Amino acid sequence: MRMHGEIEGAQAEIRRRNLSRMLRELHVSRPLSRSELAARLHVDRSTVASLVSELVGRGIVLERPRSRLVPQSPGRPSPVVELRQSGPGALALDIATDWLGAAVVGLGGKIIASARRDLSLSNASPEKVVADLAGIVRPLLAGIENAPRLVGIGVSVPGLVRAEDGRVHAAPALGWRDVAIGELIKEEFADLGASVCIGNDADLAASAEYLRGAGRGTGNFICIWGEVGLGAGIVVDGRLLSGAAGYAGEIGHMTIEPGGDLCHCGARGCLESVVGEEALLRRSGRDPLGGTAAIEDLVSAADRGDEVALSALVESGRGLGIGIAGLVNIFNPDRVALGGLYGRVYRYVRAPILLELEARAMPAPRAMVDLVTGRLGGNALLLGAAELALGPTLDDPAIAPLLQEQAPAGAVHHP
Amino acid sequence: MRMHGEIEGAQAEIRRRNLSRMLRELHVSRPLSRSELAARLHVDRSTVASLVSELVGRGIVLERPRSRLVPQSPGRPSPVVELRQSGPGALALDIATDWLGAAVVGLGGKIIASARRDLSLSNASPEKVVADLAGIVRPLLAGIENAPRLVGIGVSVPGLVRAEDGRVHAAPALGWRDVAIGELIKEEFADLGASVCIGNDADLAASAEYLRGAGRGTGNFICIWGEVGLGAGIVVDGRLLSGAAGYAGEIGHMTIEPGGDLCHCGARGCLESVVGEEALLRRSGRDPLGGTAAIEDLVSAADRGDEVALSALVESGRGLGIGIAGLVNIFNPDRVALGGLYGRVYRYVRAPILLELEARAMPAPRAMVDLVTGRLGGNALLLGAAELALGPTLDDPAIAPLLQEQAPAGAVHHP
DNA sequence: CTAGATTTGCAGGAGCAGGCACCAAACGCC
DNA sequence: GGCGTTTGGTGCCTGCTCCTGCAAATCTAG
Repeated sequence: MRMHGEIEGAQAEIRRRNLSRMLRELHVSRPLSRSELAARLHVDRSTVASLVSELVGRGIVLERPRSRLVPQSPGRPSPVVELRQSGPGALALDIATDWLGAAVVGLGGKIIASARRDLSLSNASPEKVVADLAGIVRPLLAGIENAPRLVGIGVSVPGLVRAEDGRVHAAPALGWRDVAIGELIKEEFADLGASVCIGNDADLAASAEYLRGAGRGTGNFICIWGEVGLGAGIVVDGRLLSGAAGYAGEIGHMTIEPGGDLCHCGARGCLESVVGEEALLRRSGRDPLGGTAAIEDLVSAADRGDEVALSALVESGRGLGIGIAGLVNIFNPDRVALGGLYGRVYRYVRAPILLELEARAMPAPRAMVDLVTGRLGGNALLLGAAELALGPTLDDPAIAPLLQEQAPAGAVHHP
Repeated sequence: MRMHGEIEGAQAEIRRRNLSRMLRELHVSRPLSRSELAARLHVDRSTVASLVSELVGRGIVLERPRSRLVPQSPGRPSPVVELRQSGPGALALDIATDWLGAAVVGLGGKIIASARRDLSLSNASPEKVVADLAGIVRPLLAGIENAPRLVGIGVSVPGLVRAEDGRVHAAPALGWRDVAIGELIKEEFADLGASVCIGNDADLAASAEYLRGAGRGTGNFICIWGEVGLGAGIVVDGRLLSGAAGYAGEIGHMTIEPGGDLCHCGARGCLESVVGEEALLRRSGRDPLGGTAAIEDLVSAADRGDEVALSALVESGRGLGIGIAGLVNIFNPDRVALGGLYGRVYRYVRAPILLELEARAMPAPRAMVDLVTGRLGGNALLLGAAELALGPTLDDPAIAPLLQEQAPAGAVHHP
């Protein structure tokens, strides 16, 4: 007997793809007129009409007459299609070493509400973390008007996340090993009826920066991300590099100095052990475990022109530059962005990184690569987590249920 | 006015994709019955019939009754669809430092004829190389019966190849800078009427090994390739990593020892300068520029148990292991294969590489990665080059012209 | 050797998505 | 206010794949 329903017709596949492309276009761009959509998707106007009406019917977008304020071109005006705030949205959670964050994010990457609580989570049990998250999320959800329908919960974790099932294989910064954090969160927020997706922090930051931050307009993009650990999210031809099991991007453990200092991972001379937060703090004479506060102190010392602070930063920048040069040779990216800790000290590490790039990256890739700082700041992780949770809806908008209600006031009616 | 012909209907796109999927299945697998094709492509029997008849009509495949020799299952027998030798094929050219190679390769990766000439090409002018190639190719082509229609010429070059136009940005081993080798070859072989594609040697080796060698069955695969230089072809989720301009995979210039020896690229401690052919020969007390002959001498010395040779190999293996460990952390591949020079000395470098992997790669990716030797040997480059040239036909089999002639004897007729 | 079971090829029809042509509507511009 | 332009809506057409019913070709059991 043949399985069917598995593929279910290539026509349906076209339809799904076109719906997805349209929704993604609105998601990463802005409200667009039907004509603009037709031009961008390379489909006929009648097809656009059909696709838009389906998305309207599922409560994902709405149409409104084009504003009179913007200058018009001749011809019949095209109604503008825009994302509906009460449409699909995500709950984004950010578990870091020194804080917990949460946000409700709508399609289009709009942060509708967010909250953050600073606290140290090194060696906090997963159960405690989930309980603390609930304490943040519940009031957050209660305070939202015209809330989106939550279709998913995306979670950022600073550690190795197995792609297959979202288990956290290891998160040294939290002291976790093999934790099914997704299951715990799913239980805690069972009433929301949303699926849970877990992602590595650097990957999520890269995904967000790629879509709506420093990586826009590129196809090959690397986002270096470090807080306590050091990793990278790597976008190759528009897709996030995940590797065979989801563990890709662990650039913190490239060897930079074979005989260097001992790293937590047991090896010597890992990039993380040379330029990570601990190494940076140690070099500047501060408590290596001082965390965010110590880093802020270091930065303000550097701002005052403190020699020790500056040279510690330069030293770290050179190490990082060696690592980045290797990545440039390996990936030939359009752009490399520094986020997290390295985004905050960007202005001090940029010059030494460029120096090492000049010395160590091959001329051709070096000439084309662009070194920048992340543009989303602390929101990168939350936006990336939301992206993860919204993925299924973006890939197949037809999973959103049809609405019974009529389109809300303000929509265009066709008599 | 709207451009059209650009997209020309999504139906046509489905058709193209299905034809391509069918041809690729035959290309990487073996002759398959219609039923097997239906199962593998997840399409209906009637669709398979339609697709097969189109491929037959274009002279790409033929159908023959299933042999009586193989054990049959009950039910009506399904004719076997197989690639036709006189169908599309490629001319593959391999420009290396110490030899020139050429082959005519049919669909399915079948080497129909090949030739090779050993000679030193360091600092040979592109014009001379092309003339020498012609001297190899012409007799080769003359001696083939039932030759394929050559749809493309694929060329392997040991250097940086710009993806956009195939120009060789730099090939240090040949002393080339910014050479439009493709144009020269296109002129020389203009009578063949085939398009010319240029590729980096490591990329092509990886592509061939991935398709029909050591990388089969994986999705994330790295093929380390070195003769004089050192590079890697990297397959991510089934696609070759090319980078923004095509320069990806230059792992030879990852920094392994920041204060190490000077590399030709001007930096210190590049992987290539630590473990490349020259370093290996120098370490063993041989002429660093001795080339293939010196390497053969080194290997036979090692085979005899020569201490110096063995320790030079082990030392290189450790350096290579450091580099591979970094790649494993970055890519989390299923498998890493050693080809070219490192394939030939595999048995001596395997142990030290594994040692460094154990020490330096993160536990989770390390546990899943597989270190193997290339399985295609010297044919990897030619097969990869052919793959490059056959790409357009595989992607859109409908570019092959319809045949006027009737299907040849042996085909199944439907009265 | 024959009958049943099984698998397959083939022909015809259905369903469905997108493209196209035509007409009407809504704007800017003169 | 008329004209040119752009757009939405409608109805028809094309092309692709899937489904169904039937005939053909084989294996197996008796």
